[in-house]
Amino acid sequence: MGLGRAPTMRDVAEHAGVSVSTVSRVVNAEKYVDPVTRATVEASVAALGFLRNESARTLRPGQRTATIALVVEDLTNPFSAELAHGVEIVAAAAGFVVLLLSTGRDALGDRDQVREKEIVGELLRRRVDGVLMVPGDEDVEGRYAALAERAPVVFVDRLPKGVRGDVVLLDNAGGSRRLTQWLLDRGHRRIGYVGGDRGAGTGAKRYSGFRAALRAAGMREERELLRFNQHSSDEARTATQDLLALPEPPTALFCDNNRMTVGALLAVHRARADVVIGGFDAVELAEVLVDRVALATYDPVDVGRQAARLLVDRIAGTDVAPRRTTVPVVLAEFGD
Amino acid sequence: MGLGRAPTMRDVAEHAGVSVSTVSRVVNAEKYVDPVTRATVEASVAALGFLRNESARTLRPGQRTATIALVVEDLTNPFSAELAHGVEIVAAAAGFVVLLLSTGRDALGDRDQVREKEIVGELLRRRVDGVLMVPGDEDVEGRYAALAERAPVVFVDRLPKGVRGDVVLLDNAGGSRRLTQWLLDRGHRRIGYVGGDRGAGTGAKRYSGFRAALRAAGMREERELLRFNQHSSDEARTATQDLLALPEPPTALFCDNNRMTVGALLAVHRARADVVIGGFDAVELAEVLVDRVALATYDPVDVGRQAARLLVDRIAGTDVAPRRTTVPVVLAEFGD
DNA sequence: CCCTGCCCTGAGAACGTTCACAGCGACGAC
DNA sequence: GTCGTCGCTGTGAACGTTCTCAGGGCAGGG
Repeated sequence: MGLGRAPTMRDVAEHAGVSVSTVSRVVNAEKYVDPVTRATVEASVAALGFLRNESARTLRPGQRTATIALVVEDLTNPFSAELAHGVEIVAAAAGFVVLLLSTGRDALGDRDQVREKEIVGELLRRRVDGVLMVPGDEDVEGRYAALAERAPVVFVDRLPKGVRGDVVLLDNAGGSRRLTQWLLDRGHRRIGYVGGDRGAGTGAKRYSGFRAALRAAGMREERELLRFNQHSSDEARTATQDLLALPEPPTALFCDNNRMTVGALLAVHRARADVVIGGFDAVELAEVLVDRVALATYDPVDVGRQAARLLVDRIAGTDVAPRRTTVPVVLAEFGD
Repeated sequence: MGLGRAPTMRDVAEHAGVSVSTVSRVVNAEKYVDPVTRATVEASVAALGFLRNESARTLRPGQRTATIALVVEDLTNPFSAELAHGVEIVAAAAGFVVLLLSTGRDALGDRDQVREKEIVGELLRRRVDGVLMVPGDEDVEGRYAALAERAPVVFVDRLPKGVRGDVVLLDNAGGSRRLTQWLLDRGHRRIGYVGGDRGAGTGAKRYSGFRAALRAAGMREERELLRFNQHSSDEARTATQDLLALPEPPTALFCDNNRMTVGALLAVHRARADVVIGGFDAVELAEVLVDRVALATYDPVDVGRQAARLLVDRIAGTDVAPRRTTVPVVLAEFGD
């Protein structure tokens, strides 16, 4: 509001009767400052309410901005939110601040590539020290590569081709293989698949795990039971209704991710169908749900923590080869 | 990684054979640049991959950082996450970037005041253009006031005493009055209260709405049915178990916020108790829940959008009196 | 007594922008 | 012919830091 000019080091220096250099030394807690001088300066800092201007500090080359960026698709998804939480905790402890950017989705349901390009520019202009990113499927225009050339980047859940960077992976294939196996073990032979994007990313890995389990059981997936490219829980609900309306409906459903699971649960509940659901990702209150559910879960907060740690290390400078961590996926069973 | 010195305006100027000022003018899309010159400079910008250094730009007083900060307690709470989403959308559209900071909770379950103070300092040092904040209960040390003196602040859900700023409020009292009324209308006379902090903030408002409804019905709340200061869904679950174990247990529960509702649902479900739950805030999959539930809900994304709009307006400069918006709370009924 | 090293301090040049100012040519109005 | 004004460009001084350098005082060793 009616803010006056903020006090600068010059002001502090005058007030304390010392030079600007000395103020800088005190503010940066350097040694080689006389205790008396230090105390005087600190008093002046407090008296004037001085706060160092970070833009000015950052201007000098080689200086950290103490800022990392987190790029997710949609914070509304609990996965992203918990991831962000984990990132924030580690970042704060290491003295970094988190810039949050979301890519959203365009009308077509594809990732908005224009927005992603803007974001990359924005981050480079701001000279962030590093970037955490849940990347879209492809990197045809090389936007991630351009970013990774100028700043350390840690990717979450998948590493775009041809890009150099650390990555925290989930055991997508393994998790969905075990989840599918769980359904098979319970005697289900007609298993519907409700899934999101089928691109080269997460979805593909989860689908391949599903197929692997079926094949290991000597079965093949059936075309009519596959419903890909659902982008919201609403779409998933409709797709599930579709499946349930088949002449020979599935007795179990495999859900690709949390939105799919939510949609499927709603549809099954409304139809009062006797269908068992296996879903990837955690779902709140799974325990209280009406229907029987098994979930392949992991801890997104932990994913965030690990990714942030990789990034912080990388920023600290150890120029080791790109590293990859894999977060385990566990099976949890709910319902009666 | 092995990043060379980033190109500056000087580099572009040399490459294009013009002065730095001209480059600046082109980059800022000012008029009074010859179309031919402009094209030349743009070509050089592209050739060198120039990206303006924002720290340098920001250094000049009166220049925006194009950054706003969002301070929440815990992103893990869907309320915060959806709020953040709404904020991000509006901010991005207005050309701002969002700095995300969370205050967390200390071991005592009180808001970590040290962290809050650090955050305020951090924001001022970084010269953010404005701050969106879900404030803790009190402002005894005047940290919010200190912040509000130097930057426009918009508060969410409550306005700390003595601080000047815009605010987006929820109809907490009204919402919980109606929610309580709903329980009363269904004949419930023993209603348990599972609540969070009872301070001067949100919790107090919701509790007062609860009391108001009881009084209007000629009843009084009973001490033994009140369980305040639950800080997690786990604590809420235990508190609910307590209530259910009373000699004369409640037939309905009023839950202060989403964490309380989740905890209560778990406890009721496990005890297979026949209890109706009224809860404030949305809960995912409420529709599929085993037990009967009514929720007092509002749209946190919309809260975020409105708050961000207030802030963006304020930054744009219209120095009008502090404004307040109230987001309506609606009742939604689930279960059989 | 001089030299060397250790504290402590200050002067002043960056860092990469923006912006006020000045300058210049062209063109229209008087 | 002179005086604006408009369109375009460049010069150079900020902005608030950090950091290199230099220098002075003082202790201790030769």
